Parts: sequence; structure tokens; C-alpha cells
Amino acid sequence: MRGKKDMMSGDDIRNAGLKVTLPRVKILALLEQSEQGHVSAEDVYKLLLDAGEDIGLATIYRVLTQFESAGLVTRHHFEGGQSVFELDRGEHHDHIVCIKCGRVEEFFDQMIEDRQQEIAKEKGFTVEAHALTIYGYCKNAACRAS
Amino acid sequence: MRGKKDMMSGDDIRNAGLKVTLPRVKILALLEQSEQGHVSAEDVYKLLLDAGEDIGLATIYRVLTQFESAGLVTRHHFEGGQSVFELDRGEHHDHIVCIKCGRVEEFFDQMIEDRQQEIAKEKGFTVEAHALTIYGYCKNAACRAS
DNA sequence: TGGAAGAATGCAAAAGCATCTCATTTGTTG
DNA sequence: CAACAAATGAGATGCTTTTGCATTCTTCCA
Repeated sequence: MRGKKDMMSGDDIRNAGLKVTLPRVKILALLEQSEQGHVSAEDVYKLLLDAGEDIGLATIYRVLTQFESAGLVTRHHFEGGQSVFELDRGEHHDHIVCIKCGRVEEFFDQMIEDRQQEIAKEKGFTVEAHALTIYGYCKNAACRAS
Repeated sequence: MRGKKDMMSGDDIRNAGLKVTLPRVKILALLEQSEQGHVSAEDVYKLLLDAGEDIGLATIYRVLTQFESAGLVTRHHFEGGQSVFELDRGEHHDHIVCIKCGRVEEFFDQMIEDRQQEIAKEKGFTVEAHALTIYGYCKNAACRAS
């Protein structure tokens, strides 16, 4: 199963009502190629610097926020500091984060989704969003040791 | 079903290896009587001021952090700014938050808990903690309207 | 019960993250 | 390719949380 699409481009930026500028194109491209898929604004800043693109941190925050509004990326507030962003490929999922190395994996579980709806209903809430994050130690040898 | 206990006291502070000081006693008492149960550091500060106790914000943060380490309170990072704290009565639960009025309700669902363990297991993770928060509009009339 | 020793507090300064301001630069459109 | 609106960069700013340090309070034992 695939999501909305596999490749984003300048069209996505344009469709969001934004001008197609170098910073926006670079940031979008970076999110696309990003190994871990979950990066902080500062990660983006540094990665772009490494790639020879000196784009201001303010611009990165601005662009990521705009992308978020446009539905191109999703912002997560994991524990411990900065927000992390990931490309929104149209498939909702939750996260499991290693508290040792920071690795982030995704998962989706229909049963959990359904239960949440039922719980909200019981309490008279209309669900707009939810955030489920499991924190633990990943299978990495260095992380397993307490 | 009741949790660990219903009343906290100076003994809890002492047992945590902390001296029993007026700020700590007042903060603990406030958390106990708190209506909503979920308060930010600043809420604590203001509520104590209203009660005639002028305790520095820095102290509040320090004490809440110490209480957290001692397992007396739990800190949550809901979206939108400040962390909120609640007394830890020993019963784990998740939250459903109204994005309009800020109301926080608690829930616990064994099915969701179990699924999380299974998911973590599948991915080779050892669960240390998890945070599930549902965001939506509560049943309050003022919140229902978009 | 008095008083020394160490811990806790208050204040102000600092740190961390994110956003905003504003002068300058860059897309876009005709 | 000119003109306008939008976007960028650099630094200032705001907010929450933490920290350093001098002073004050708890604790505990003589």
C-alpha cells in the first residue's frame, strides 16, 4: 500500500499557494531523502549547511510551518526538546521512539485507532487529532543495555 | 478502584529524600486539591499567589521536577506551550484534551495498552513509557461550535 | 534547646526553542 | 524585462524552563 504519492515537487509548493523558492525546494527535497524521516528544524538547518545550502534557521521554521499548514509535513512534539517534522505521505501513523539513540519507527494499528474513537465518543469529544508515542529502548545492542 | 493512596503528606516529601519545606508542602497540597488535576507551573504559581503564598516560579519548577523524579507527580507535554503536572496516584492513564477550552479528561484502556506492548515487541523495543493524547472538542456547548 | 551543617529558596541572569521585525532580495506576472 | 508582492536573512524578541549565587530555613545532635 502506498500513500498519496511518492514524490513531492515544486508543484506541491505552488499548490500550497507558495512561491517556488530555493529554500523551499531544498527543504522539501531534504525531507524526501532524509534517512530517518524525522528531523528537527535544526537538523534541517545543519543538513542543508552540509549540503552547501546556507539557509537561515528562521526561514526553515517558517517554511516548515507553512508546509505543515499546507499538509505537506507533519510536526510531532516528542519528549525532550525540539519538534520534529516529517513528510506527510497521507498515511496516518504513530511512533515508537528509542530514548537512547533517538531512532524513530512508525506503526499503525487499526484496533488502537478504533478504541480511541470509542473512548472519545463515550466522553462526548469530537476527535480532531491524536498523538501516541511509545518510548523505550530499541533492539540496537548499544541501546539494550540499561 | 483506588490508587496508591488518597492523601499525600509531608511524609511523602521526606520519603523522597527532600526536606519538608513550606513551598513543597503548599505545592503538594495544591496539586491534591486542584480541581482540574492538571496544572502548569504557572498555574501553580498563580494559584499559590491567590492563596497568599508568594513562592518563586523557579522554586515551583524545581520542586515539581523533584516531585517528578520522586514519582510523586507526572509531567505531560501536551501541545501548545507549557508542561502540565498532575499528582501521580499510581494509576496509569492517558488523556483526552479539548483544544478549545483546555479541559483534560483521563481514560485508561487495557486493549490499547496491550496492543502497544505487542507492537513494541514486534519492533524489538522494550517499552519504558508511552504517551497517548487525543485532541478534540469536548461536549461543552461553547466548544462544539467550530 | 541551641546551633552547626547542609539543603532549599528567591532573584536575576541565562539558556533553549520558536517566532517576529524589517531591510533587502527573489519569484512571478503582464 | 519591469514592477509588485512575497520570501529571505540576521538579529531581536517572547516564552518557558533552568541555573548561579547569596541568603534563609530544616534537620539533627550535643
